[in-house]
This record gives sequence, structure tokens and C-alpha cells, in this order.
Amino acid sequence: MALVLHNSLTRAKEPFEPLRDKEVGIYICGVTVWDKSHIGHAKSAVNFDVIVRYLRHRGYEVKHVTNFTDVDDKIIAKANELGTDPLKLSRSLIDEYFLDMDALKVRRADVYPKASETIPEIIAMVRGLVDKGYAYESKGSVYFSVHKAKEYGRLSGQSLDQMHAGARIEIGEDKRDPMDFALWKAAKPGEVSWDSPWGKGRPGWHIECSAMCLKHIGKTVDIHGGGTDLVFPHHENEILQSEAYNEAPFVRYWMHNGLLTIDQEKMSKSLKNFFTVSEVLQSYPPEVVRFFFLNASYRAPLEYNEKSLDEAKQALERLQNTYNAVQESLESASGEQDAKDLCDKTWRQIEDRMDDDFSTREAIAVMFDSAREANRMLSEGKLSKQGVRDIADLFSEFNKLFDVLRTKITRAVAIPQDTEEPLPDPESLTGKALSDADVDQWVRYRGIARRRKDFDYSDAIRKKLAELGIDVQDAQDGAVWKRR
RNA sequence: GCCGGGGUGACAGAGCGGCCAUGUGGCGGACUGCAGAUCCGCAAACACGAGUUCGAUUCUCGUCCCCGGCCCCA
Repeated sequence: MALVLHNSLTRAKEPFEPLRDKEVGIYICGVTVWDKSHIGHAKSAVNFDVIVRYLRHRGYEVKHVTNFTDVDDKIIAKANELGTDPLKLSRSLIDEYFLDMDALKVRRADVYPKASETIPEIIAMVRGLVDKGYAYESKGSVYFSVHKAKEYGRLSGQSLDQMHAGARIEIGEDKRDPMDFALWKAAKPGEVSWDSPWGKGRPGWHIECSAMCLKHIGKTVDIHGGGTDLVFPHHENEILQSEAYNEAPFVRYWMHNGLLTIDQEKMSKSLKNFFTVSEVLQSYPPEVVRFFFLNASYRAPLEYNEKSLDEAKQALERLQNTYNAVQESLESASGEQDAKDLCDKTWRQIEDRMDDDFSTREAIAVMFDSAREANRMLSEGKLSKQGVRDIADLFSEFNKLFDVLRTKITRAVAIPQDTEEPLPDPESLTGKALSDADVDQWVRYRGIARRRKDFDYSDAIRKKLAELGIDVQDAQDGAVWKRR
């Protein structure tokens, strides 16, 4: 089956055909760094992280570009407020962004261009647009004239007439038309600025993305992504600029991710209804956060709350438990049965669902089905070593795309024959710095006690360990434990 | 107002013209000293009204409601 993706330009699913066979240029709008990233940004990053991973899995040579807007009104305002330099501020926020995204196991893009480092290209583009008559200079600023564009509103479905009908738009002093937008903004006294043919100034918001696409990918990019909130006017304007300048189609496929909401409202820095990535990661492991995002459709809005995160945690644990059990059995399996059919079928289905506009939600559902089957086979004890290995491989293949499972978080302990020696006092089980070997030893004592049917003792140990954050589970011929 | 997306079981959230979504939670059972994990089974849904159809949750039309975009924004 062919890879199909939803193109927001046509509002339909289309077969994916990159411009150059197996090479894919993908540009994702990054963040404007005037404050910490919140977990809505994380959703976008994780959604596209898996999309890029899957494209690579499918054999595409992907060049992934994500930008940083590091000069704009808000950054300048914030820097003034803090009494610091805007570029210094944005630099440190970019560092924090990377810390957050690394924690969330988001693979890095190939290039992270910054507006401040793309100035020559931006100026060249603005000048080109002026030369071609699409843009005009006014009091040191340069504006794109929307009436010069061939088509307006192709992406957002808005038409200029309707926009004019809106009474809220006021004519800016320097613009010829209220819908015209700034390509270059004249610097106010004391602001960060660069020299340009129109005097000192800085780039407008939309132009950087057009310039960066051209610089790092080319006239036409295969996939351009971002949040649905960027459709209008940001992406609309990018199309106008780029197509006017390049005289070539700008984007083959537009992909927009749904926004994270809180109480049904969009999470945003401006509304102040957000949680930062680091806040959330204090309460939930990164795998849970990723799973939460991926257990939904990237295109739909997603409601954020603790209950949903808890549920995601619970659900993910189910998958993790199976993965643990599989890994436990890698050595001990001694049966005849293989798992070829299960693994082949599951993987085929996962690719099938992912091919359908990256339906991570459904791919996960397939994994749950296979986990049930795997658990059943495992408990029957008939699997061969190869069979177990195949299932383990299936899980790690899945994890290469989703990155929501941990390799090994449990330890199996065999319970030896009773030596009849006295067991140590449970009271001596203390201390936070219990080594794995220490825990193994206590779990062994506990196992021996269970054989002696000294359940008071074994329950006491289990309770003690639980208090130290260690869960013990009894199995057929031993026990497994893990740190919470 | 204009543009766009939605309304699915207790909840989250897919999908499809007729066949099990999946997960959390609930109920019953198996296993177990207990617990946990796991397995088996059960209950539970398609906003409303009309139409198309042999048959619609899935298609069409209308109604109601929700959300996003239209200054910045993933």
C-alpha cells in the first residue's frame, strides 16, 4: 500500500509523491522563543518526530528543517522587561527548548535555522519582491501587497473581500491595504536591527520561513508542517511570498497538527493556561507524555488533563509489561512454537495504519492486540527462543518509531532451594541506596519465606520494598521486581 | 459575521455502508497464600430530524451544540 497523507491545502488524503523520488524536504515551523516551551509545543514536536521517523523507516531520505524565530516584537518586549539583550534571551530559551525536547526523546532536525542568522537571504528575498513589484517600501519598512498576488486564501479559504468585511482590521499608517503584511520592519530607536537597503530594521515574521525553506530545501518543499493556528495568516503569507519570488509551487503537502487544549480552550502562552514541558515531566515520564500524544490523531485537538495522562500511563504500562515479560523470557524460552505469523501480521498492520496519514492511534491499537496474543503465548510456555526473540524484535521495531517503551526495567530473581538458614530481620531492610544486588537478595529471602509459608515475613518484605519504591511480583519459579 | 474542524459506550479516542476498534474504568470467571501481572468472558455508543439504500453510526439535506482561525501563537 502506498503512503497517503492529509494535505490541508486540498483538505483530502493524497498519495505521497515527493518531488525528487526518495528525497524529502520537510520544513516544520518551530517556536518563537520569548518564553519557555509548553507542552502544546511538545505535542507538535512529538507528532512530527514520529512522522519524520516513519518517513525514514519507509526509505525516504529526509531533510528535516525546523526554525527558531529569535527576533520579534515579543522577544524584544520580554528582553526589555528583563533588561537583557533580545538575542541573548532567545539563545538561552533555545537551549532550554533543546533540553525539553531531548528529554522527550524528540529526534533533532537536520538544521535549526534562526531568523537572526538568515538575514542576508531574507534581505535578498525582500529586495527581489520589491523588484518584481510585489512589495513596496514605506517609511523604512517593506510590505507585501496582497493585491499583487495571483491567488489569495488558497490555504485558509479566506478571500480578501471577506477579510475587508471584518471591521476590526484597522489600516496601519504605512500600509496601502490593511491586509498587506510586513516583510521588513523599520527599527525603532534602540532595537536590534540590521542594515538593509531600506535602512536599519529586522525581518517580518513570515518572511523568515520562506527564506529558510529556499535556503535549506529549495524552491519547492515536499512537506511543510506546523500547528493549525498557523494556517492563517502565517502559512498563507508564506505561500504568497515564496511563489511570487520563486515562481514555483511552494509546498506540495501542508500538514497541520491539532492543538492541545485545556478545558476545551487552546493552550497558549498568551492565554497563560499552559504547563511547561519541564513541569509536566516532573510528574510523568517522557514515555507517558509521548504515548499520550501518539495515542490520538495528530490532526485533532487533544484535551490535556491529569486524568488523561494517568490513563495514558496505565495503558502504556500494559505494553511495557508485555515487553518486560518478553525480555525476561529471552533466555528461558525452551518450547517449539514460533511467533512468525503474529509478528508478520502485526508489523504489516502497523505499516498499513501508519501509511494512512500516520495513524499512530491505530498502530497502537494493533500493538495492544499483539500484546494480548504475546502474553497468551508466553504464559503457555510453548514459545521457542527464536519465537520470543521475534516478538522482542517486533516491540523494538515499534519502539524505533514511537519511542515509548523502555528496554528493560525489571529484574528477575530465581528463588533457590530452602537452605533452612535463618532469615534476616525485616527491620534491617532500610536505606535509600539499595543496590540492585541488595534488592535481589531481599527478594530471595522473601521467596524462601514463601516456600516456608511464612507469609507474615514475605508480606512484610514486600511492604518494606514498596515503601522504598520497589514493586515485587511473584512468578512461577521466582519473582520479578522493578523500581517505580 | 466569514473560513475550517467536530459531535461515538462511564471516560479517552479510532473507524466503517452490513462483520471485534483499542485503552482506562466496571462486572463475572481462571490463575494466586495474598497482592500484582496475565488470560477468558460480559455490559456499554454512534447529537437530533428527514432522505438515499435491501440495510446507515458510516452517504445527502436541515436543526441544535462545541472547538479552532480571522492581532500574536505549535
